[in-house]
Amino acid sequence: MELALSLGDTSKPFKFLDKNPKLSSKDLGFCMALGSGFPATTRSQDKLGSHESNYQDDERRVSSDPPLQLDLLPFSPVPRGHQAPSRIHFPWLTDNLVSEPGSTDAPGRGFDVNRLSMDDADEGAAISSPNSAASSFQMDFGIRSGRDRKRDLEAIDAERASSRASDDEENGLTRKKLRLSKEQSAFLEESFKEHNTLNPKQKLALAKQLNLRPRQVEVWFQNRRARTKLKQTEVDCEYLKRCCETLTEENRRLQKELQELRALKTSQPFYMQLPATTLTMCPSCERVATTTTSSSGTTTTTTNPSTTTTTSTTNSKPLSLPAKPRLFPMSHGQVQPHHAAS
DNA sequence: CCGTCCCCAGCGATTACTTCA
DNA sequence: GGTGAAGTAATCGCTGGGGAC
Repeated sequence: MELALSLGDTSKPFKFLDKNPKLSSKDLGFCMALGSGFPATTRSQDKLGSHESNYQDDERRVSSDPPLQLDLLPFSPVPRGHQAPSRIHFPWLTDNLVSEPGSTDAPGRGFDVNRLSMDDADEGAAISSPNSAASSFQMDFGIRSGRDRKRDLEAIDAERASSRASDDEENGLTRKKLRLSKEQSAFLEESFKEHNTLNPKQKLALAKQLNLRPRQVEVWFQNRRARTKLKQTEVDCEYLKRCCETLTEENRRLQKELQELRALKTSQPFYMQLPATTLTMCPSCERVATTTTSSSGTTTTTTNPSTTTTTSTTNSKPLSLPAKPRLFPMSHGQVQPHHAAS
């Protein structure tokens, strides 16, 4: 079994609800693929009347950085490049997963945890009896540990608590926080892999499917995005830490090399006649630039494996700051490469 | 065309509750 | 059984985009 979370590519159409999952329970799993960060804005979508453009918007949301993939748990191997993971088979769902709002037929209406009775009719969600769920809650996920069975029982308890909470809410009391069932979370997770944001139609469909209120689905996705972002931050942080260690090591090595060269220079005085040379690196293209300072001015030579260019200025300052490793695409306002015109 | 208002969705921070060691 | 940490559902307030006027 593999726990996975897919963030890298959100541009896929929302296929999840359109097909019937066909996997055995032992293939149940998730996959986590983290891009290196979301752009600052995720807006411009999901408004009523502009849903058709969502997928294009999703394209823009995807970072240009290669995704980092975290496989958290052992799993039956999924070939790279395949639509990984797995569609969870939910036995209580019919082939027609999506029923139009307002339809009297509500496929997959199998469980009802946290379902608040009639308070969301205005949101177009499916309505079912809060008490009808527990008996249909029997899932066959193959191997189930005692803890899993315990959780199922707890889910049923939660459902009952939900009914109570529902009553409480109707009575004007504060509603207790209720836990989503394992299956509901799995279904939402699978949806999240398809799209990490929902338009109202998708939200309603999911809510109907899971017998949740649309607000619950919405909140789940919000929290899920927040968790994802937090995880991404941790991954980025770890990456930067490794970069820092690498650079420190490199710096140490270069310092040592410099000392050796200086020692050589003192032992062989004719080197004194050569102009001073500074090695720098362009922050953008990572070319090495050799800056030679002499009485007549400065000559900068940049090299990479394929080309060598030479530019000359008069008495301009050589680039003296160490090149900062660029981990992410450079945004406006950041340091431009010295050869930007080329 | 521009400014203002309103609606709405998303986000960050936080709270409240549950689960687990 | 009590307790603290971790996880997570839910709430609140803010922000920015977009449409109407």
